[in-house]
Order: sequence, then structure tokens, then C-alpha cells
Amino acid sequence: MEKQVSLPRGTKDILPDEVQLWQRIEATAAVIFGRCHCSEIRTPIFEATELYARGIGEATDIVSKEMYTFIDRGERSVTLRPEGTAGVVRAFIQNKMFALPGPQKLWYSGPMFRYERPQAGRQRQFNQIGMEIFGTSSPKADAEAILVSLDIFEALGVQGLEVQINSLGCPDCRGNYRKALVAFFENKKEEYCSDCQSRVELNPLRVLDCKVPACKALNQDAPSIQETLCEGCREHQKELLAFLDSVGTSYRLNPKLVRGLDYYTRTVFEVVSGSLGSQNTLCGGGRYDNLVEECGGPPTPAVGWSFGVERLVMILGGKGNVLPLDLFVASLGEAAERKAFELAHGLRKSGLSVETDFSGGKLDKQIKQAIRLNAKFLLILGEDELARGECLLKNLSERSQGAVPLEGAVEAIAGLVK
RNA sequence: GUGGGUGUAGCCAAGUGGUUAAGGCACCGGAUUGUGGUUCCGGUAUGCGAGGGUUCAAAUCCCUUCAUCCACCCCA
Repeated sequence: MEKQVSLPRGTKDILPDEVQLWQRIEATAAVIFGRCHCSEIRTPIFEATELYARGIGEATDIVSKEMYTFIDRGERSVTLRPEGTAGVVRAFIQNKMFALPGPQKLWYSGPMFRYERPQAGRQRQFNQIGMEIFGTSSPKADAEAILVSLDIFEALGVQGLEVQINSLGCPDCRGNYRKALVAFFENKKEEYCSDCQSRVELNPLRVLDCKVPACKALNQDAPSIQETLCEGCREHQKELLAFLDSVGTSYRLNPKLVRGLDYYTRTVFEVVSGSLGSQNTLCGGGRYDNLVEECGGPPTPAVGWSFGVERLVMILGGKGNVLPLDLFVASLGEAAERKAFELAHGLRKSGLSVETDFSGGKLDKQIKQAIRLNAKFLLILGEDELARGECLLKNLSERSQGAVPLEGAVEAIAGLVK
């Protein structure tokens, strides 16, 4: 055998037995998006590098060390999209969707790329399904967005999820909190882990969700962002929670919830699962009221989220069902095989799923193959049947069998099988 | 980018310097010339992720490399 080429690091083939589940996820999401009048948008898989550098933030891990960036033949720097929001925002602005009446609700689905070390629940190419609502700062939109994600998970039968919510404030009040937090850290800097010490410089909020027990203990006494929110942000969150309460959705207010993208304002949230291992976030999102303007559009508040399809597949247990098969067509002898081929073709056109024998082997082998494929019915056409002008139709589960005249066989069999 | 684990057939694996690399599942053939998943018999690795080295002798020891898994950073 020739030397094999294997797939690139951090990528995965999605094989037929799992594709069934993917199709179910995609179809379910599409239905639920449709119910809240949310339209699909499809944007390119690569964009100008500058879009991500400006939109996501130069200092974030995604931009500083995880992007698949290359120079194309026209000497442009382009990047495989590491997340979906920036591209959708770009499309929203470029196509002047801000001029359309009312808030715009958009959803997307597709692969994202981040150059990271693979581990459980993390790949270099992975798929996200996400939604964005542009043009309203109402906390009702935050609540609706969260509920849409939960509706999708519920419709798929996902159990054991927890919604965590926090507010990161707005440019007015976030600065105050940041100052208070840095002051708190400076006092006990030596007691924190080395990661946290560098986090204080880069993104102090990150210290809050450090996993090291010593840091966690120290953080008990850290000031809470919830206490330094300005009046507007406090009110926004209160209304969001009231909307969630009104439909009986449970959530946990987590003042230490921080997210890795720079563009979030006010609401941030995550949907976490206990059955994902260390990467336990299934869905993450929040409000980003300044991003559209920062990307060159008119001031437009927005809120959105995305979930990882691979992580959802993990929770749902991976394997779906095998492809059902209505009928297996067995044949013996050359003339019979041709007639059987013709019947199979006709039955497929009439809507049945049909598989035929390719081996030309003995009848018992063909029957075993039909059973292995989990066929409901078996059609047998040998030289004897052909001579009599009929074929045999066998119900494999009931082990019953009857003759069907070849004349009009397609209609007769389609009626019996369906 | 950092740390640890693992690579033997399609899958699960035994083997820790010495005949011909166990076993199970799956697959293929036969017993059984045209009717069922059982049973029985037989077959399937010039090869142990790849490359180099040590040795009379290497899946086994050493070096390099690749892949994979788990964790950190961070995130879906």
C-alpha cells in the first residue's frame, strides 16, 4: 500500500453514523430560529485579518496566538474565521442592513478555525451555530436570545445544563471596577499564581475565574462587579432577569463570569454542561453595543451567542441511528439480476429506500447481508421466479413470504412495503 | 506555547532482549449447488506509528520525529 495521508491535526471526519445526529441538530435549530423570525445569513469562511484584529481585540488570545492567517497571492492578509460574530457584523454594515426596518435577527452555522492544541471538546476546525440580534438595546432581546438557545437544547433532549449570567458593565462603569480590582490585586500580588500575575496586566477580570484553589480563595474577598455597575447597567440586568423569571427559566448569577472577547458590554452569559470534561461551556455570548460602530457602521446595539456543535454532539452521545432500509433486493442469475436492477430502480423512484446485492453470491449470503443492513423487506428474484413471471417478497421480521407477479410489481411492492 | 499519558490487524488488546507476534470481536471462505442471525472448521500483521542507533538477536533498550489523548493558557 502507498503511504497514507492523514487528516490535519485538530480536525475530525464526521462519519455517517454521526452525521444523522448533526442533521437533527441543524434541522432543529433552523426550525426554532424560524419561530422567532430569525433569518439565516451565510458569510465567507475567511475575511480580512484586520476585521478580527479590530473587532475581537488585539490583546485577546484568539487574535494574538490562535488565528489561521496567511498572505494570499494578491498580498492581502486574510484569516480563516475564528468566530462568527465579526463576519456577520461586517456583512450587516456592508449590506446596509441597519437601514432595514426594525431589529434584525440573523443566525449562522458553519466551521470556525483556531490554531490551538487539541483536547477534549476543542479542535482546530470546529462548528458553531449562532445568532445575533441587531438594533435594539432592550434587555428583552437579551432574554429572547438566551431562550432561543435553551429552546434548541431542550428540543434535542439535552439535560443537565446551567445558565450563568453576569454583566461586564458599559464603558462608563467598567473602568471604575477595573481600577478597584487592580488595586485589590496589587495588595496581594505575591500570593497569586504566576498566570494571575500576568493577567493583572493584560486583562484583570480574568483573574476572577482562575482555577487555582489558592487564587480562588483570595478572590472570595475581591470586589464584585455587580456592586459597581452604573444605574443603567444595573437596571438592564434587572429587567433581563425579570424576563427570564417570567418564563420560569432558571439561571445562576455568576459575578466571576468573564469572557475572552473584548467586545462585550453589559450582559454576558454561558450555558455550561457537567458532561463535557474540562471545556464545559456549550454556548457563550453576550451583548456588544459598540462593535458595529467600531467596525465602521452606525451606532447599533446588539446581542448574540454561539454554541459548539461538536460539544453538543458529545453531550448527546455521538452516535445517531443507522440509515433505515425498506428493501433489499437479492437476485440469482444474470437475467434475473437485470430484471431485479430494473425493479430496484423503479422502487426507488416510488419512494422506497432500496439496496441491491453486488456480490452475485449464494442466496444465504445475500439474505445475511439484508439482515445485516437491517432491511425491513427482502425481494428475491431467481431464474425460477423469472420463468414463472413473479418474484418473492419476504417480510424479514415476521419471516413471512409471498409471491408477487412481475407485471405491476413496482406498484404492488411499494404498496405492501409502505 | 507549556506539562503528562498512549501508539501492536478494521476494533479491543497480550507480549517488558531469545523459536513461527497470544486471544477476543468483526470480516472472508467452507461444512450447506436457492431461504435467516446459531454451531463447527479454516483464512486474514514479512509486521509492532515513522526514521535512525545499540546488540549475535529489538515490538521490547537509546535517540529523533509524527500522531493521538488528557490537562494548563484560553475558548465553542
